[in-house]
Amino acid sequence: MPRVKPERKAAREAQIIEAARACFARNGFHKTTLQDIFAEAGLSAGCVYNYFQSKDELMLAVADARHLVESRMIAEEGDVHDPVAGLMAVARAFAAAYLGQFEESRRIALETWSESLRDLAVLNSVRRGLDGPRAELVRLIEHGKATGRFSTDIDADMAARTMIALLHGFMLQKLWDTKLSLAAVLATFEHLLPSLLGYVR
Amino acid sequence: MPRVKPERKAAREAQIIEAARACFARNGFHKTTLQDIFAEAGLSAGCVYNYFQSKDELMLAVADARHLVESRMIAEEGDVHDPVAGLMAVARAFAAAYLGQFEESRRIALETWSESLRDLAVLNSVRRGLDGPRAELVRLIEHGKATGRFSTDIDADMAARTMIALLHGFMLQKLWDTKLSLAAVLATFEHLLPSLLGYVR
Amino acid sequence: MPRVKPERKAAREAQIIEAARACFARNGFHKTTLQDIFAEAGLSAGCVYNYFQSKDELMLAVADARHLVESRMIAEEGDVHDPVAGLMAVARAFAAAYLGQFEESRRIALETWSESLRDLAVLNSVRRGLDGPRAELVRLIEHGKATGRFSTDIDADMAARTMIALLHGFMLQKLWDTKLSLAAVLATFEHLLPSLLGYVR
Amino acid sequence: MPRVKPERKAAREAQIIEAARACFARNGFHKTTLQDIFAEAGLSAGCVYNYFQSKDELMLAVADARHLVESRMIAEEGDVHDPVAGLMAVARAFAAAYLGQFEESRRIALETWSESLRDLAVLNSVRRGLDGPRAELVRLIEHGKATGRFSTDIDADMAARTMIALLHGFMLQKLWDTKLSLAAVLATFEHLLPSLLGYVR
DNA sequence: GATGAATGAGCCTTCATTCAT
DNA sequence: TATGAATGAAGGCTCATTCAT
Repeated sequence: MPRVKPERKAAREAQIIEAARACFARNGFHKTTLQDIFAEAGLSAGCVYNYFQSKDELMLAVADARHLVESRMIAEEGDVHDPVAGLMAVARAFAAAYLGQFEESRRIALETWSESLRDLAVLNSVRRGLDGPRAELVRLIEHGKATGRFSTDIDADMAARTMIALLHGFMLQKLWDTKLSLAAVLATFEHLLPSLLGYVR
Repeated sequence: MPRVKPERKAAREAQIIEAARACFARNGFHKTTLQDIFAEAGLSAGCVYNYFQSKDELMLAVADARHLVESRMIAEEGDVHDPVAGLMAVARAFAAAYLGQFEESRRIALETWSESLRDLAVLNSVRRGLDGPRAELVRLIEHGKATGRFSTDIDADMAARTMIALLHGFMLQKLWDTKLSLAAVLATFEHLLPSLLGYVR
Repeated sequence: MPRVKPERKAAREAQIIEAARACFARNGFHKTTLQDIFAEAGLSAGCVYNYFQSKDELMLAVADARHLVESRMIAEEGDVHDPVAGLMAVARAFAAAYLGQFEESRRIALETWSESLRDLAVLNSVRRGLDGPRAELVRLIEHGKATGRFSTDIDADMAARTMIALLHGFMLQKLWDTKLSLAAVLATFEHLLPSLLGYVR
Repeated sequence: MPRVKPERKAAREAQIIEAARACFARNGFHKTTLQDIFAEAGLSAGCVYNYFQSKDELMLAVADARHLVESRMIAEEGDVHDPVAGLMAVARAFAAAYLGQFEESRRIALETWSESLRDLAVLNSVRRGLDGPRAELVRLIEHGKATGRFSTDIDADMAARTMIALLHGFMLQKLWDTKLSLAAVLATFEHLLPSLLGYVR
């Protein structure tokens, strides 16, 4: 079977994933037909099938792409000396990505979560996509504890989980109610941080 | 089409909704076939169609049923003099319902949320299902503010939204990681409450 | 099985046939559901099934009823001494019944014809419904020939068939084009009659 | 959806229409299942659906194809200097097509007429299919009137309608009674023509 | 590498018919 | 006699996937 030059391959894959992403965001995974994706990508069925072997694989690729972007965001933003500043930088980056004006990223996230209930590969992708950022948050928090910035009573893992829960919960609310203010969410987050991590503002 | 006597009607509807709920929780809305539901309910296709006119209508009925149960939970638990005690009672009830051992309720919730992106009727159901509880939380918080229990600086609506976001966020995490401890979540919630509402423990 | 008192039976049957007629005229035989007919008749499924054993039998009953009415029309109108007057009287009666303002009779006729292609019982009904009137027309024409009113060169059967063909053909045209004038059709018929029967006006 | 190259498209469409025609003639529109048509055409469901998007559309295509053939017949036969000869040529062509040995064309015509009562697209097809030939007949008759061949008292439109009514009426009779002779019908037609158009043989 | 016509299993839904009351 | 809830076979249609070119 025709295999492709690596450079072209990556570009084509990105093109297809982007098309799939747009379609899944628009109509959801199950109501998107592969024909929709072919049309969106401007490619033929056979061509797409040279890169992805099934619809499920496309969903997985979209999920993986999402998690890759998140990892990069964490790596870029979390690299700060002050843990509070680092956590707030990460929070701002995620909030900007997921609570902003354009719904696509939120919808894709929810689609991914929903599919993870049925598709083991997607479930693993979601788990990895969560474990990475959570570990990074834990690392930041432990750093704060070690440097006396945060209380040592704090359970770093639960604190990290709580931050993630807040993000996810507000993503959902923003989906039902577009007017939910990004600024208000960030303010709430900042307000809760001292209590969450055991430090005094 | 045969219309049904009210008494029988309610019972049959409940029977069918319960079957649909079980199937949707097991395989998701889209991977559930109506045949699955007929079998689960022990009824024929035609019989089910006398009560619900489409698969979408079944999803909506499942969502509505869920929100009805939530409303009852709030009404039962939130009716307490002390606002903190009331909020914690509601939190415990929801946590017990959604963060407990059995996944069904969580999976149905996620399924509902996902469908709300495509199905306007489900979206409205979700919105109503959210607005009711949120209003009740706001009422409790405002009561606390009025009685000097909570700081008047607090934005009651955002505080209520934050509690809901925490619940939803942890529901998701419990779906990816069954080991997440209900007790830990409740402890975190209780720990954050003073900061969230502006009171001293 | 419950059989009914003859008097009631006939009334119920007429009620049901009338309902079926209305539904078939409105939506056609195949797009009419028995539930439609139950509703139109204001009767339950079980009740209707006490009088007619199947949907096909209802179609047949409607067809038979139509042909019975036609027979009566012929018997009433054709009983005239002068053959030309008799034929014109029959023509006027049929034209009034089938080319008038209300479509129902035309639609039922076409429905009947269409079903006769598939349903042997309906085919026989149509044939009987045609043979009776045709024989009556032939009788009138032969009477005219015998009394020297019409040319003896005339083929009475073909002449009768031609009259029927004209009626049926114009019924169809009236179905596609409601504006077709009954008067114009009758005038045409009257204009053709001398040539058709071989007499001088 | 895969769109098809024009050359292949026309061939496939013709193949499918022919299969649908055969099935509709055999069992009628409503008793024909799409599976019947797929089998008759030797094609799969999906393939047929690439060319026609619903069963209704197939009926319409069959009707349109019928009317196209009629138009061609008129164009070929009606192009004669002598109006009487032209009208008789058209009559012979139609009689051969619709009153001949093989029932298919008659049955399809009746099926088309019947469906026109419910399906607006088919109704319009029937109307167009009628208006074209009628206009052509009118043109021939007017030509006869203008050249002094026919009486100027004649209503060309009603005369054309009458010819069409005769054809349709005899088509129906041929369906109930296969023995009806094509020759007799043509003789009758020829016999009536002078009276219909106002000329002396 | 890419095309796109073709496949066919399977799903949602309808509706003629039955039968316990 | 009449009711009407229940049945379940069957039909129209979709769409993920394949493969000859």
